[in-house]
Amino acid sequence: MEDNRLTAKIAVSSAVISIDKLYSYIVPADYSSSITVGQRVLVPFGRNNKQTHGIVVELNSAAQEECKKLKEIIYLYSDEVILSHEDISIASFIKNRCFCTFFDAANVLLPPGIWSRNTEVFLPGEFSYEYLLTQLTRSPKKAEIVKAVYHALHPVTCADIVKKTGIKTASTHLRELISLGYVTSKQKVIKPINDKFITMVEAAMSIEEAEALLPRGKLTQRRLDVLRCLSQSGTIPEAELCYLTGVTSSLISGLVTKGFINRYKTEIYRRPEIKASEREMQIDLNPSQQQAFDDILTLMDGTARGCLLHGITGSGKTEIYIKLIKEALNRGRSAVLLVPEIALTPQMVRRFYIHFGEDIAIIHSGLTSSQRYDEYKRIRQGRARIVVGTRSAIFAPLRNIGIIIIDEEQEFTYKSENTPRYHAVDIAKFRSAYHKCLVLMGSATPSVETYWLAQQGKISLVELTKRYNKMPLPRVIISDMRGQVKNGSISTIGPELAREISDNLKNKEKTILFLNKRGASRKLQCVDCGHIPECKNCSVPLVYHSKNNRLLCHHCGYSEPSYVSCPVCGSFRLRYEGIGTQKVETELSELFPGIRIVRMDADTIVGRTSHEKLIDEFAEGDCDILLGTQMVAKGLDFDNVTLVGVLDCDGFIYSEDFRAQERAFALITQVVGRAGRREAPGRAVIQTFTPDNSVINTAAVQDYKAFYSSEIIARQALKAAPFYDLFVFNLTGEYEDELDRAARSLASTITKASKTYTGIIDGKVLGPISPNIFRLNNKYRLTVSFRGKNTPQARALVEKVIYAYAMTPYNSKISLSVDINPYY
DNA sequence: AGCACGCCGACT
DNA sequence: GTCGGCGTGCTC
Repeated sequence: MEDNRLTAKIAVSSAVISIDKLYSYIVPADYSSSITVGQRVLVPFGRNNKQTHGIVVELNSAAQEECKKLKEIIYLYSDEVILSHEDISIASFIKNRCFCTFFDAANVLLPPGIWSRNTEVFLPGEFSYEYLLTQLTRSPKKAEIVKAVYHALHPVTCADIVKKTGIKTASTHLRELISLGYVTSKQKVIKPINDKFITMVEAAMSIEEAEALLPRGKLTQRRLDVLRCLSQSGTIPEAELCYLTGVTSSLISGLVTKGFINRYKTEIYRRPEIKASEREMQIDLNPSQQQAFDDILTLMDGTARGCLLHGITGSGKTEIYIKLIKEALNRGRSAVLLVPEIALTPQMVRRFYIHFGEDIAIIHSGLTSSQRYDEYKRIRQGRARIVVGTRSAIFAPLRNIGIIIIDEEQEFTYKSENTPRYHAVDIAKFRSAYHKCLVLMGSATPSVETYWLAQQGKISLVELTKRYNKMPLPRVIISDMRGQVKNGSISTIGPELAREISDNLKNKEKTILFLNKRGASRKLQCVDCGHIPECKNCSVPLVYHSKNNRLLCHHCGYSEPSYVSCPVCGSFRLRYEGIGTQKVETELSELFPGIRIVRMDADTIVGRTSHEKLIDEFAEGDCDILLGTQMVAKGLDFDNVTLVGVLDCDGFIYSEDFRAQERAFALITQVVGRAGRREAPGRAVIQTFTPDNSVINTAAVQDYKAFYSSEIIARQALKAAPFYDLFVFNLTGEYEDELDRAARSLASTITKASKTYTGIIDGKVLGPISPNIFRLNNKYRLTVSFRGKNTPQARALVEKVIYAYAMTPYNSKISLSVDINPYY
C-alpha cells in the first residue's frame, strides 16, 4: 500500500444542486504534509478545467490505479480560515435543511471576502497582428476577435470580447486561437474589494465658475443638478448625491475629471468607545431576576438544553444575560449572544462592552470584510471568548461554548433572506447539541412555536413577571378612530392622542409616534384617471420621496423624477396616497405651533449613520416628538419618553401571513413598553378602526398568555406552525409563459411524488400562486407550496422533486428555490 | 447550471 | 471551409 496517494474530497463552488456531491482530487506532494480538512483550495473543474473554489471535506488515500482519472488540486489556501469538524457537520445540516449545495452551506460559515476572484483574461500571442491577419483571411470572426485582443490596452475577459465584437461564440473561437498559439490566456486574480472606505464628494468651484469654463450647452441639466445639489449640501457621500439627483456615479466621475468636483475616500468605521470609569459596574439582580438566574443556572449542567426566558418589556433580561455569560466564562467556556440588529440595540452592546471589554467580538453586517476577518481570527485564536452579533454570529468559530443566548427570539432577522435560508435558532440548537450547552431564548413576546415547545415541556420555561424598576405598565388608551373622518379626509391625530400630546408638551416630556411601513410611504396618484406610477422592473407602486422630489422603488432601487402632470391622462390633479410621515408632521405643526419634531423615515435616513444621528438628536436635543416607522420601536431606551402613540394600528395587524397576528402583538407590546421606563409613568395611545380586536386588547395589557392561547388554536385550525410546516417552492424566470409552464409541471411532479411517498403532504399541493409582488427586478415569480411536517422523509421528497426539476431540460431558464415557513 | 462536442444546414 | 444553432451528456 506504499504506493497509495493522498486524495481529498472537495465541495466545489461550481457544482449546482443537481450535480452536488464531493469530488475527489489528488493532493500534490508539496501539500500532502500540511493539508487538513476544512481548508480552502482551488481545483480544476469541468471540461474546461475552470478554476473553482473548493473546501476540503475529507482526506483519503487511493491506489495509483484509481488516481488515473483524478485531477490535482491547484492551490491550497494556507491562512487561518479553516472549517472545524463541527463546522463541516453544521454545513451538512444546512445542506440537508435548506436544499442548497454543500459549498454554499459551508461558505456561510466563512467570513465574507476571503475568496480571491479568478478570471481568465486573454493576451496577444507571439505573432504580429499583421501576420495573423494574413492567416485568418478565411475566418473573419476569428480575425475580429484577434483584433479585439491585440488592440486592447489591457488583457481582456471573454465577456469583454463578446460585448465589443458581438460574437456570441467567442469562447469557442478563443479556445481554437489559443491552441494555434495566436492568443494566450492567464488567470487574473481579483482581490476582494476592501470596503473600509466611503466615497465623499464636494464642489470644487461655484456653479458660475463651472458655467464660465464649459462651452454653451455642455453643462447639461443633469450636471447642473449635481452642482446645485452640492452647493446646497456641502460635502456629502457620493451615494447620497446619486440618490438626491438620480444620476449614476459615471456622470460624477466625468465632473471629477473636469475638476468641478472633488472626490475622496474617508474611513467610516466606528468602534464603541468606553469610558474607563464605567468599567467596574456591578450588577445587582432584584429578587425575581435572581430567581430566574438561579433557575437558568440549573439548566447549565453540561447537557444540551433549551430554555425560554419569557420576561415582559423592562423586566431586566440584559442583566441576567451578563451574569450567565460571566458564569460560563468562570467555568472556562465561551458564550454567544445573538441580537436581532446591532444598529437597533446600541445600548445593549455598550453594556456588554463595559462588562467584558476586549473579551468580546462584535459581528454584524455593517463591518467591512477585513474587520470581520480580524474578528474571526480573534475568536478562533481564543482572544475573544464572547461573541455578540446578528444572525451570522451564530457561526462564530468558538470552542467549548457554554451558553448561547438569543435575544428577541421571535424576530424575523434570525432567518437568512438569501440562500441558504438558514434560521439562526436552528443552528443554535444544533451547536448546543454539539457543545452540550444551553440555548437561552429571551423574549417579551415569544414566537408561538417556541412558546409551544415550552408548553410541551420540550424546552424549559422561566418567567420574569415584574418590571425591573417596579415602574407600572403604561396606561393604554385604545382610541377608536371610527367617525374621525372629516370632510372626506382622515385626520391622523385623533382627539385622545392630541390631548395627551398637549399634556406632554406642557410637562416638557417627550413623545414617540409610530406609523406602519405601508402608511409611512406615499404613492403618487392621479385624481382623474387613478393612475399610480409603477416601477419599471417590479410590480410595485413607486414611493414618493420629498427630499429629492423623486419616485423610488424600494425593491430594486429604480428612481425617476416625480411628475407635475399625470403621464397617462395629462391631468395636473395629482395627490399622494398613504398617510406619510410628512403629512403627520404638517398636521402636528398646525395643532401645536412651534413643536419640535424629529422625523425618521426614508426621506431623512439615507446613509448608514443618519439613523443614529437622528436618535441622538432626539435623545439629547430639546425635541418634543420622534416620528417614525416601526424601526423606532426596537430596543431604544430613552429617558423622559412618557407618551407613545400608534397612529394606524390596523396596518400592523391585517395581512395574509400566518404570523401577522404574532408580529402585530409583538410590535404593539414593544411600542407600549417604550413609554415610561424611567422616573415618569407612561401612557400609550393606540389608534384603530377595530378597537375590539383581541390582538390590540391583549397587547395593551401585555397579556401574552391570553394572546397565545387564542393564537395556538388559530394555528391548529390553519394547519400552520408549530403543527404543520409550509414548504414553499419559489420559481423565478424572465418570461411569464415559460414560468407558468414550469410551475404547473412542478406542481404535478410534487403531486405525483406525494402518491409514492404517502403521509407527507397534508391536503393538496397549492399553486402555482402568484406572490404579492409578481414581478421583481424584471423577473416574474410564482410559488407552489404544500403543508406537511418538516421530517427527514418530507425533506427527502423535496430533494427528489428538486432533482427531477433540475433534470428536466426545459426548466433550465426558471430557477427554483425552496423555503420552509418563510417570513414575509 | 455551464460548456464542449457533434451534427447539420446556410453561406461564401 | 467557416459559422452558428441546437440537442446531448458530463462534470473527480
